[in-house]
Amino acid sequence: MADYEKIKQNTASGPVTLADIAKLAGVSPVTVSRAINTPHLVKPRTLEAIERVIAKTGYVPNLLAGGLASRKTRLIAAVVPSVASTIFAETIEGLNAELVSAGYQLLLGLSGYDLSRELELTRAILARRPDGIILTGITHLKETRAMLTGAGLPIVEIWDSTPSPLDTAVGFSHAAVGSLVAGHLLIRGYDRYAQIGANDPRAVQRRDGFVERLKGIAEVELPELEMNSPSTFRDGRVAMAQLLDRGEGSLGVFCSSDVVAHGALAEAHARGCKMPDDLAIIGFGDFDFAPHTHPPLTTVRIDRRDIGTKAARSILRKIDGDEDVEAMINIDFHIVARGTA
Amino acid sequence: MADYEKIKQNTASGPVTLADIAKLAGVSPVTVSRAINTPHLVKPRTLEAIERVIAKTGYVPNLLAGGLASRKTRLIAAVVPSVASTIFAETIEGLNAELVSAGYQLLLGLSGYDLSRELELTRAILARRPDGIILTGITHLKETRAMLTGAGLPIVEIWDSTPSPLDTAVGFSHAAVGSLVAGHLLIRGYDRYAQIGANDPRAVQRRDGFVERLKGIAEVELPELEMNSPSTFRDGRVAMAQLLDRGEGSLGVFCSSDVVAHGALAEAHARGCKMPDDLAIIGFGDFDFAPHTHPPLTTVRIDRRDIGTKAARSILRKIDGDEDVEAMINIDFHIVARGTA
DNA sequence: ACGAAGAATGGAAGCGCTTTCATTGTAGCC
DNA sequence: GGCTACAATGAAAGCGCTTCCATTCTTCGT
Repeated sequence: MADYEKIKQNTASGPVTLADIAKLAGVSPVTVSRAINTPHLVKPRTLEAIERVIAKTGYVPNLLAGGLASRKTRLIAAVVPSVASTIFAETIEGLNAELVSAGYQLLLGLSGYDLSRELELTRAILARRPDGIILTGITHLKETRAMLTGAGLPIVEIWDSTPSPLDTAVGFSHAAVGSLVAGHLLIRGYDRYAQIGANDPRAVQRRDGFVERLKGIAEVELPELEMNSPSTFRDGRVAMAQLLDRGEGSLGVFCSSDVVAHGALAEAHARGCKMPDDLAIIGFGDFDFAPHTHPPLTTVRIDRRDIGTKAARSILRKIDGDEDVEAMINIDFHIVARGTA
Repeated sequence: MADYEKIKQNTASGPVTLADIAKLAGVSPVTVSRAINTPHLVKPRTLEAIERVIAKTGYVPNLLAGGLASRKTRLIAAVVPSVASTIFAETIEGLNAELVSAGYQLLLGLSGYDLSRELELTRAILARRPDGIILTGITHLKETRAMLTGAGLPIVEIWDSTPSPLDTAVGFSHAAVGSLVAGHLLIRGYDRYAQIGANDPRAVQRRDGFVERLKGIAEVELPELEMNSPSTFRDGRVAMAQLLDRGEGSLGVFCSSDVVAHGALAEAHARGCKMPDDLAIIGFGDFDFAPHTHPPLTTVRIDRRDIGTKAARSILRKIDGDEDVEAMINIDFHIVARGTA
């Protein structure tokens, strides 16, 4: 009687459970569990019967219960600063594609370039017991680090390089990017050098690499402007105006992103600067619009999607117990020389 | 002895449980649960003691267990076609901001404009028992609809309008957008009218609205080109070349996105078309670069972020048991007239 | 035809919480 | 002072699954 009502209620509305399926298929719950997770352990005939019942009832397993029991959630969390600023969006796509095809799901956190928000997100994420976590950058609050290492799960830090990652890192050296850009500009030779950039740790590292390479050769000018990440078209335009007003002579500028570079370019264009002779602009990211600006933007290209793909693969290998995952996976970058430098 | 070992093991490594905290604080598990979820029900002295223990041990509650017991996961899932194509990225940001501030987390699904992928994602998502789900568009496979309605959770469909949503919808009429654009072009008056667009349901609706408005006035030309969503700069460029090669006379073109419009613009620019007299181009989305093309792009602006914000608010209200949530929440759009039309 | 080995299935316990209901503390009031 | 009312706490059950171990079926070799 109680059983009847239960089954009746269940087939009528939502919460069909594994036990219901078992009852309906005339097997025990364990068998149903196996039919779902390890079907090769179930005799074809029973398997078929169970699958029929599942299809009929529209049963959807409860992964909360499953995760609690098995301590495996098939969830991977990723924290990125933002997803609207294109730069990380493709990484997320790459990540997601790889995870989904391995049967995992993506829990997304947006930190807004704010480390204390990253900490809160980390706490909230850990509460869901993901099988792995992916963080942007290698700069974290010490509480975040402690919480993370204490949780004992695979961690991948992306978009930066370090000899001592928390666990594994997939990225590249931003200082090296800055240095490469300086070298590129140096070959042409300009009277003045400047950098326009935001204040997130990676943009700062690119600037430092740029400055370092020019040390003893030229002083790198910086516009007086508070530019918070993500920096905007407008930031670039205003900054470029300052730079142009401030002095004479040919100018080589490194921008912290293509968006900023685009703004700088607009200002230069409006003033009729001759590029790349009087003015050089190099962006960062090789965004979609970069080949289509006037003149087309010279920029640093890195495979943003690939960072996501590689991060996913690393974390999946770690989850599978592979001990040999490289601690630091380097991503290539290079300058795409177009019209502005 | 067993207890000692358990506690010892737990303080040493990860899995501290609520029971451990209770033991350490000298209270029962229920009290700890209350201290975390409904602290006002706990005497300040005990609360403080418990919080001290939590801080010391670095305890992070297990939301899988909590969700299983309470049937509330504080998880909201969202399925969008893509996140790299800017159009939905801001919606996700708006959504996420609102959800996080209400104590919820975002489970992200990317369908790639593929309905059967949407179905698979839905199944996987439902298995996590989210408190609500957000889907892009109003076109779904019937299995998806069945699964969704059977699950009995709040649903919000975004980025489209319909008199009969699955539950609640937040968006606007794409046909009306197409119609509005046609009207705008009609005022200037062109010899020919064309549409360049992708094949996702919403782009198709915009085209249909465009065609409908021009019915009896002009035949709308379409380039011969398979354009899958998301369509690209290159698509726009190639399509525009076709259109320009095909006939004579002034031309008014509606593009299914600003990216496509940008490509079309590049081709027109290269050929020296005079805009907006000989050629008009209207995009869709008002992307960041739209004001900065040459000439600046005329486009349809809608508040992409606001869709996310409103969707989040609707679903949160539904979760709170509010019965009066409007079934259809309309989002404004308007033409931003710049240089190309 | 019989036992051994492996295939297929089941029983019971438990994952870490929340819920409901019951119990004990603590004021407050006449 | 004694009773009521509410505040504060606790005991027990259970959410829906998986894991471990035990049991029952098959199949095969000889």
